[in-house]
Amino acid sequence: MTKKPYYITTAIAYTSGKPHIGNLYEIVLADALARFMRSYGYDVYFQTGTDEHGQKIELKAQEAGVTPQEFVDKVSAEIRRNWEIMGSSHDKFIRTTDPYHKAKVQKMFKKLYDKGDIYKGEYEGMYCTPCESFFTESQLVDGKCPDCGREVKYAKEEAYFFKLSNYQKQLEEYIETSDFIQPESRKNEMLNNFIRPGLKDLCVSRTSFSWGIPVDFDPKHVIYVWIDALSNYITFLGYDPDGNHTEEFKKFWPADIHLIGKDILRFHTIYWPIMLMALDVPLPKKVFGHPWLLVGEGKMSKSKGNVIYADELVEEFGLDAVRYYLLKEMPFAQDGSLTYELLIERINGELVNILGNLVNRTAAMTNKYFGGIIPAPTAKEEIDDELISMALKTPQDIADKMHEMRVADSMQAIFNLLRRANKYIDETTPWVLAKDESKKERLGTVLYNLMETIRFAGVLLSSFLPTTGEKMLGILNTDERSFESLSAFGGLKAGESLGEVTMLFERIDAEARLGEIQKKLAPKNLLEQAEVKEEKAEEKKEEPKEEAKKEEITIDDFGKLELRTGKIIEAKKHPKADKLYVFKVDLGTETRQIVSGIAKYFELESLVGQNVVVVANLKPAKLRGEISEGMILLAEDEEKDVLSFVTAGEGFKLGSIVK
RNA sequence: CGCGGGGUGGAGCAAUUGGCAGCUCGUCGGGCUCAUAACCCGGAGGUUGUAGGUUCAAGUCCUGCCCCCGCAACCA
Repeated sequence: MTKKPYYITTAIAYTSGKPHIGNLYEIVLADALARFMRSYGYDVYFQTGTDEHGQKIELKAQEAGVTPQEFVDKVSAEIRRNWEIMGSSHDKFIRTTDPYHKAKVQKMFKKLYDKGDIYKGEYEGMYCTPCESFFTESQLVDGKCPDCGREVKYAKEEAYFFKLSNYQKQLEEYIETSDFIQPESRKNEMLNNFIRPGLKDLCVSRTSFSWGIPVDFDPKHVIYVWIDALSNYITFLGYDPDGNHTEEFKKFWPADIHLIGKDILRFHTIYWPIMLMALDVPLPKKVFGHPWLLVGEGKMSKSKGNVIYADELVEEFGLDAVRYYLLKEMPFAQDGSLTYELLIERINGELVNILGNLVNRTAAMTNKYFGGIIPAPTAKEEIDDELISMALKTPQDIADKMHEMRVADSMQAIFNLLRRANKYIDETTPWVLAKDESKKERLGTVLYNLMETIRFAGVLLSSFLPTTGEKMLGILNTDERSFESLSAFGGLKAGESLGEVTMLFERIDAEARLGEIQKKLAPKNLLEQAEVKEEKAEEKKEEPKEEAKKEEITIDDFGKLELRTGKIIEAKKHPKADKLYVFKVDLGTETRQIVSGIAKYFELESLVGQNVVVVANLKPAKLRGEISEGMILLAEDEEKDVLSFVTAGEGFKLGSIVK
């Protein structure tokens, strides 16, 4: 019988910078699933890679003084290296700058154009010439360009559009009647927010930059990055718009699961299926939007604060400890959080105490009582049944869970078995049996049962923690490592000698280690934080918001600022925006209205009477309808997520110059 | 009234179609000595955010209210 195909993908990583641990969660998750499915008996094809086009990358390369290709070569290699650090077992690592992919995407674009699903139209809007960008009315600030503040003018530009509405009904029905969107809770979000209100035609070409795949029949246009990126799932498999697909494509498409971050669910559950419907290609079976891994203490600190990188974390704690944490600690449909404290707690409490210690004490007894030779289970007793039956039902239990992406629960099931084995030792007290020569056979049986249970755990764990699984089976010195070998209890051969007994996980002195880490990692990170948000999907298509380090300025530049002391004399909520307060600020000679986005940091009442420093010559702007004539200075502690007013102190004359 | 998710012992999470409120950590007490000061057992701790309603039965279904978090918006 031939094995059933199973095609799994991750989202391809955007090559704007080094990936952080949040991105790596996805690859570990996908890897665990891929490894498990292979072991379970599927013919798995696991694809990942990098998404390398777009204006943002063009800009980044420019800043770095290299060509876009040089830039993405470097970042892609770095991402690939990180995937390897995490132990990823992907079958193919693709890059969207691959000429093979480019040609396919061009052909697909042409096909959709010929079919009439893509048409040439005009992009209308307010255009800022120096910034070469279009803005909608709502994006304008005070009628001016939000980026540079200069005049904008109405303009039209030719562009290609994808008529999504052609497929709206078909898509709505598919989503409603299938379990395409996972987890289920996301289904309504997509339907209610985007699909049911009506799909607008999507602008699928750009002329404002050139780092992308050109439209071959109209080369001043570059194909929209999402069209380019999403296509990777089929182009590299051998999809051919003319119908001459490769065997690989015929075998593996449609994909069994696209594993993606919940933030890009929209692209994968709306644009992607519609593209496929338009191309007359079957739709993927499932899209799973996994939650985010947050770094830091509270929920507040997610995009702020400490970026943690894979290589640092793996170097510090070891690959399997990090994988364990990611797979075990992430809830199914809620964001999880990573802290060093919790990580160490898990390592000590579970990997060391439950798993490492069980293996160690079992092997130690076998060495001590049987000279390292695996004894035969010749004296079975009733008390063994519970352990054995639990071991026997665990594999299928995990298989069921993995088919639903319940990875954390699968890990839990393995550890429950290990806990049961620890309990079994107390129930059977082998050290007591060892004192009585007539109990030798019973003692051997107990130890055999333990080792066979460890074999079960080792085989199962191999999908999640490959190195550890390997070590466990190495200690048992067994070749019985297949999933099928778990259909019966007794695969371990008696009479063989154990392999070398190594420590699986070493205990960590939490306090000492935390101190060291703080010293090592604390000073950096603030400047690197900008990277966190950059992966966000939205930013790919919008103009990039520059968060980079500010350039050096001269004293003259500084002289252009007019800073004055003032006092808040009136404060109210902005009627139309949650995050904004509207203040009346007394500057001595005049009163200004200033809007400030600090609603989540301060109680409104506490602010009246607050002394402040104001940028007084800032060009006035309208924020959601309220005029703001200046800016209040505040200091921000990113770590604690709090703000503090900059002031000249109580009793200082209002309107004084600050310099 | 823009859309969606959520409030469960000190902490983090579970509870298929309504049917005895569970798990891990922590805490308190006990046991054991094979083992990486580990392992095993037991106890304490919850009127499941709040006010009503439906039902023989509600964490679960319905309604109002209070909080929190995403998306969108917005951050001078």
